[in-house]
Amino acid sequence: MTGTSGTTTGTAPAGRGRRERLRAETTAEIKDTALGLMASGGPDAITLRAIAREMGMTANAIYGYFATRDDLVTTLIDDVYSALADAVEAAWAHAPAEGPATRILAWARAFRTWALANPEGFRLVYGDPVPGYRAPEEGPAPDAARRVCTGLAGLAAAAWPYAEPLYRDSAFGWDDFDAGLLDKVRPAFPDLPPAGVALALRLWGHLHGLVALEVYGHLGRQTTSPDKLFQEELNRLVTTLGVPKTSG
Amino acid sequence: MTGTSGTTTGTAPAGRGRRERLRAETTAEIKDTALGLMASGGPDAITLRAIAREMGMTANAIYGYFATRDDLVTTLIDDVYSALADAVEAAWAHAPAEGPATRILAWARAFRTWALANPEGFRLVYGDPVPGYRAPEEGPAPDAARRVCTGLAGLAAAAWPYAEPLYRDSAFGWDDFDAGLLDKVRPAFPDLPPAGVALALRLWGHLHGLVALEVYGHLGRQTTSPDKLFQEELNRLVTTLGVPKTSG
DNA sequence: CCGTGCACTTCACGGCGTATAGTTTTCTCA
DNA sequence: TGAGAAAACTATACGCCGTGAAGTGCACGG
Repeated sequence: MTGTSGTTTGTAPAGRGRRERLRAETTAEIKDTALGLMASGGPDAITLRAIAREMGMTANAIYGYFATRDDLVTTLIDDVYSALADAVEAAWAHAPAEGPATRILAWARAFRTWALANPEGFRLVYGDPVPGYRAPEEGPAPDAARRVCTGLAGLAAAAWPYAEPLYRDSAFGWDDFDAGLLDKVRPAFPDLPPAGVALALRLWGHLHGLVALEVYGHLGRQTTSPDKLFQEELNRLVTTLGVPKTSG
Repeated sequence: MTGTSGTTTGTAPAGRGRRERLRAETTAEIKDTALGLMASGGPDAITLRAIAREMGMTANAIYGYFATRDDLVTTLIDDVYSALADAVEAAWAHAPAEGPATRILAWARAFRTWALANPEGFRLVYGDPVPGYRAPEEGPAPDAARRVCTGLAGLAAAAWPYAEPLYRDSAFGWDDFDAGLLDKVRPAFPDLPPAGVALALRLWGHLHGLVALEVYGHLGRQTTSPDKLFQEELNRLVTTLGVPKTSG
């Protein structure tokens, strides 16, 4: 809050710092307003005109901060995806280190909990964000995606001592994976072989499927207990991996 | 093609039958045009004006056939979802009956193959179809969803003789599931207990996750071999269920 | 104190869904 | 066969949307 001004001395906010600060504040307000609109009306409610209306501006004023609406959406995805990555990393870090099972369960539950608490954010990150939007190849969002994948690799690495015998016949090699992902994963988990990275992606698919079906309302039309389903499947998953259970 | 006229005699296409036939043809042309637009430009390309342009009409003419754009989209979803259900049911039916594993693999591969061949259709059915669209509670699409779930229940039923011991501690009861789903599943698979239906939904999540990540381009950014990943995970899944393998 | 640059507004264009009213074609029936 | 009803379709209009071009006013740097 008390800005890192940079050039000028202290109390008097003169100089170039002020303009930059105002600019940053407005940028943040635009993003906050957009996130608010998304929370109340879904990703489709993110329109430049609606944001401007809410802020008492003209829509075109936003073009001073974002070159286009897709740019704004990209920034939002970056933020939201990073928040998701933060959430699951925090859950992993704070889970009692009783054993792999506890941390794996904590990570997976955090993933689902975040998704159910931020369904619009989940759609923004993993679905069709907004009409006509196409995701860029690089930037913070792919970085966040790799953070999530790295977290998954952590799950795989934790389970690997137990699960390794089950994946002996895996035909995966390092060249089956994106270099940017391996740059993060291999230093973090040097003992994890390619088959272990593949396991991470399998876990991703496994968890993503149940959560996505639930967030998009498909699961809720078939069962009244998605909680139970997720919990049981999680226990089953841990068992399947050969990881010894610790507690529920 | 040679219409079922109804009232009038034969060659002369007079009477009410002709109008109805023309109406049905125009309706079909609208849907075909919409599907074509979706295939080329994604679900967002489905606009009444674009359809009308393509057909040499005014946009408002479509209102004679569909009350609103969402109605049209709903109809498209119905068709596409039914096509998906047809595809997986056909794969199941035509798979060599060597054993459960073969049929399970056939079903799962058909699901993924269809999704990759019709990515826009997959998005239409399982994602945010179009801005602001909200799915109706009943109609052909939910029916198709239940058909797919019933197919999944078939997988579960086929695996159940082997997998049953693994799910002894399942806490599911009949009241955990939608009545409409059970109306289809229980007559088809009388021996499948609630835990087996739950297994069907777990399988759904499992497969959906990998396929959805791939269709939406998230998986392809991490691995260059999604095929291999899906295939290995499928084998792993069958093994995990305790189903004896037959062939690749 | 003047000039420059930035934040912002105004106006405009084309595209969207859709409501209302009017027009043309087609079928029905006395 | 001809009048009337009904259906199919067009025309016009409204309020949304993203976005481009041009204009305005104020804060800043020299």
